[in-house]
Amino acid sequence: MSPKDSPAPTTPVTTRVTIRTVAQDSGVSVAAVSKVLRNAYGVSDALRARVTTSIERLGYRPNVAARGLRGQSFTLGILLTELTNPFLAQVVDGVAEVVDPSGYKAMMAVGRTDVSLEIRLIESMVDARMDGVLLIAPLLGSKVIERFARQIPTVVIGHHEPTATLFDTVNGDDRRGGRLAVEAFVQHGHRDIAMLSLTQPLGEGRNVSDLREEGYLAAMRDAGLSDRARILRVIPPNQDSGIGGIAAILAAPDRPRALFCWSDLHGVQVRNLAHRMGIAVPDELAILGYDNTSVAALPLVDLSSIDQDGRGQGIAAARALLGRIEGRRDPTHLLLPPHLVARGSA
Amino acid sequence: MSPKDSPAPTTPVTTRVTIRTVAQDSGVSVAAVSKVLRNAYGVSDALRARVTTSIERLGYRPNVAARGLRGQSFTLGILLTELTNPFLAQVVDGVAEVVDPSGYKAMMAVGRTDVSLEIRLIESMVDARMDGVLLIAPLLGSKVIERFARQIPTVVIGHHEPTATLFDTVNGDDRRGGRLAVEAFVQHGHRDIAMLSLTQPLGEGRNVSDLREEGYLAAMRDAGLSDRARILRVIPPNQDSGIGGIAAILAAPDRPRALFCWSDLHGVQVRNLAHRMGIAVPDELAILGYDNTSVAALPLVDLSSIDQDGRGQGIAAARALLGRIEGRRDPTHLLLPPHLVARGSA
DNA sequence: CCGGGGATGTGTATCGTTCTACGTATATCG
DNA sequence: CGATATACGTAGAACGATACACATCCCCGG
Repeated sequence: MSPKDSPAPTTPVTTRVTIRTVAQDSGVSVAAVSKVLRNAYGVSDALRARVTTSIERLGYRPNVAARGLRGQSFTLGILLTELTNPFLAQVVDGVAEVVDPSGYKAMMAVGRTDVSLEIRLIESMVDARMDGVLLIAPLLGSKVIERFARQIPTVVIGHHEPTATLFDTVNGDDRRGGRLAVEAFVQHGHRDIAMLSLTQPLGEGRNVSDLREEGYLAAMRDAGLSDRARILRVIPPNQDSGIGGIAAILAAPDRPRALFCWSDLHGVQVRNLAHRMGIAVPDELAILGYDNTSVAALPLVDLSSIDQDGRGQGIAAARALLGRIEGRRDPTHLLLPPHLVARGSA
Repeated sequence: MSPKDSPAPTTPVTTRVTIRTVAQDSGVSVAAVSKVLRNAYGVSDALRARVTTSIERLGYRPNVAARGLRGQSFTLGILLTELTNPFLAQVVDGVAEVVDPSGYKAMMAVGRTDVSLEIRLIESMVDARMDGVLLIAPLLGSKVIERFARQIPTVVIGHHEPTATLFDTVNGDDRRGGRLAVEAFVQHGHRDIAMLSLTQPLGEGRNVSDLREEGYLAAMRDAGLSDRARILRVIPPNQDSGIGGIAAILAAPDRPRALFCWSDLHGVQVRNLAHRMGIAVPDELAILGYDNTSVAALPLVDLSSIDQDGRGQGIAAARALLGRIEGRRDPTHLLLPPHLVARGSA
C-alpha cells in the first residue's frame, strides 16, 4: 500500500513537462522560454511562435510554486469577513470581472469575523507570495493594515482612510448615502426621521457607520430638523441581530415615523417586526435600508434601499490593486456615489 | 520611481529570515530545522526546543512557495460555483470549521457558473501545488473531474457518483429529500402535489435533481397518488429565474394545491408570485422549498423547507479530503439525511 | 573597414525548502 | 566485549522557475 511500490510499468512515470522540456522541444534555451512566458523584453516573434507552439503541443503549465520562489505568483488574495452578507457577493463579482481576463488568479479566504483569524489568513497570503491582497470590510485596525501594506500591495474596501499612503482604499460615499436617505424621506413629507445604527463605532478607521451618521445629521440640519435628529444605537457589532433593541424601538411611544437602517439585514428585521406587530409599512412606518441586496428586492420584502454599487467598488478595487502591483506608489482613495432604489417600504 | 533606486539607508534591507537564519541562530543544520518544521522522525526533544525558541525569537515563517516546490503547500482549493447561493455559505462554514485547526489553509475560487472558467480555476489550483481540492456543486462532468482526481486528491459535494473510485463524494440524500417533501404534504391531507424542477437534468453525474424527482415519484406511488404525480420542468439551469414558467403554472386552471420546489430560491419566487396574484398561502397553495436558507427563515417569507445540512456536508467533505491527502486511497461516498423544517408556507 | 549600439539569445547563480543518503554517537544484546 | 541496532544529525542534491550578466548578431554612420 506504500505509495511507491511497483513503479507502475504501464505508466512510464510520464516525466513531468517543465520549462526544460519545452526548451528542448523548441530548441531554445530555458531562459528564452522563461522570457516568452513572462513576455519579457528581447524575444523575436519567430522565437515566441516556436516556443508557444511547443508549449501547446506539450501542454506545459508553469509551476506556480517555483515561480513564486523568485518572481511573481500571479495570484491575488481576497479577504472576506463572512460569506453570508450578500453585499460581498456583489463586490466579489466586480473583482472577478477585472481579475479574470488579467492573467492573475483570485483566491479568497474567509475571516469569519475573527480578527486573529483575519491576521493569520493575510499572513498566509504573504507566505504564499501572493502578488497583492484585497481586504473587503476587514475588522482589522489601520495599524495592522499598514504593517501588511509594507510587505505586500494592499487595497481595502469598506474602510475609510483617506490619508493612508501605503495602501489604496475604495468606498461608497457613506456620508452622501446618509444624506440621500434623509433627503428621500423629507421629500415624502417626513419630519420624524431616525437612524438605526451600531452600538459602537467599528474601531479606528472603520468609520463607515460614523460617516453615514454624519451624513444623516448634516442632512437633518439642512432640512431644519436638527432638533428631531435621533440616532438609535442598538445594533451590536457582532453577528447578533440585535432584535431586542429593534423591538423596543418599535414598541416605544415615541416610535419614529421614518427609519433609516444601517444595512438591509436590519432593514429586513425591522420590516419583519413591523409586520408581526401590526405596524403598517410605509403608512405608519417608512423604512430604508442600505446595500440594495437581493433580499431587499424580493417583492415579499420590498425594501427601499441605498445602493452603494458593490460591483463598482469591486471593479475599482481590483484595478487599483493591479495598478499597485505594476508599480504605482502614490495612493488612490476612491469614493463611489450611492443612489436610492425606491420600493414599497418608503 | 524605479522600485530599486536608493536602497533605503534607514531600512537596512532587513535580510529576510529563512530556514538558514534559524539554523544559524539555533546552532544546528538546516535539515534539522526542516525536520522540526515538518515534525519528521529523528529529532530529540532538546533539539526541537532549541529550534522552536529560535523560530519564535526570529519570527520565522516558512516560505510556502519554496515548500511547494518539493513538499506540500498545506493549502486546499475550494471551488464554488457562485457566491449568491446562501446554501454555499453553510457548506463553506462547515469546511472552515474542520480546516481551520488542521494546519491547512483553505483558498476559494468562484466558477461563476462557467464550465471553462471552472476548469481553468482547478488547473490553477493544481499549478499552485495545492494539496487537495474540494468541488462544491460543480458544473463539470464526471470525466473531467476524474481527470483532475488523477492529479490531485479530490472531493466533490453536490454531485452523486457512488461508483467513482478516484474521488470521494458527499451529498444530501436527495432521494430521501424528495420523499420527505411528499410525506409532509400527504400528512397534511394534500393529494394534488406537484414538483417544480429543472428543464433539463444537470449533465452526467450531476443528478441531484433527478434523485429528488425519483424520491418524489416513489413517495407519490407509496401514497397511492401515482396518477396525480406531476413534475413541472420550467426552471432553466442558468442564472435565469424562470419566473415566466412559474407564473404560467400559478395562472393555469389546474394549478396544484401543493408545490415542492427544487430550491428555496424558487420557493421564494413562487411565494412572491402567489402573493402578487392574490393566491392564499398555504390555504390555496402550500409551498415547500429546499436548502433551508436564511431567506426562507425570514418571517416575511416564512417558507417551509427541506434542510440538507449544508454545514454537515462541509464538515464531512473536509474530513474526507484531509483523509485522502494523508494517504487513503479507497473512495468514500457519504449521504447525509435531510430533514423538514416546517414553517407557515406548508 | 571599424566601432558603437540596439535587438535577441544564452549560461548559470539563485530563491527557500524538502529529502535522500550517509555519518556518528549511544543503547542493546548474546 | 565486540557486534549490531537504533536514535539523532548533517551534507548536499534536487525542485522549477526567474533574472542578472554576458555573448552574438546585425545594421549603420563615419
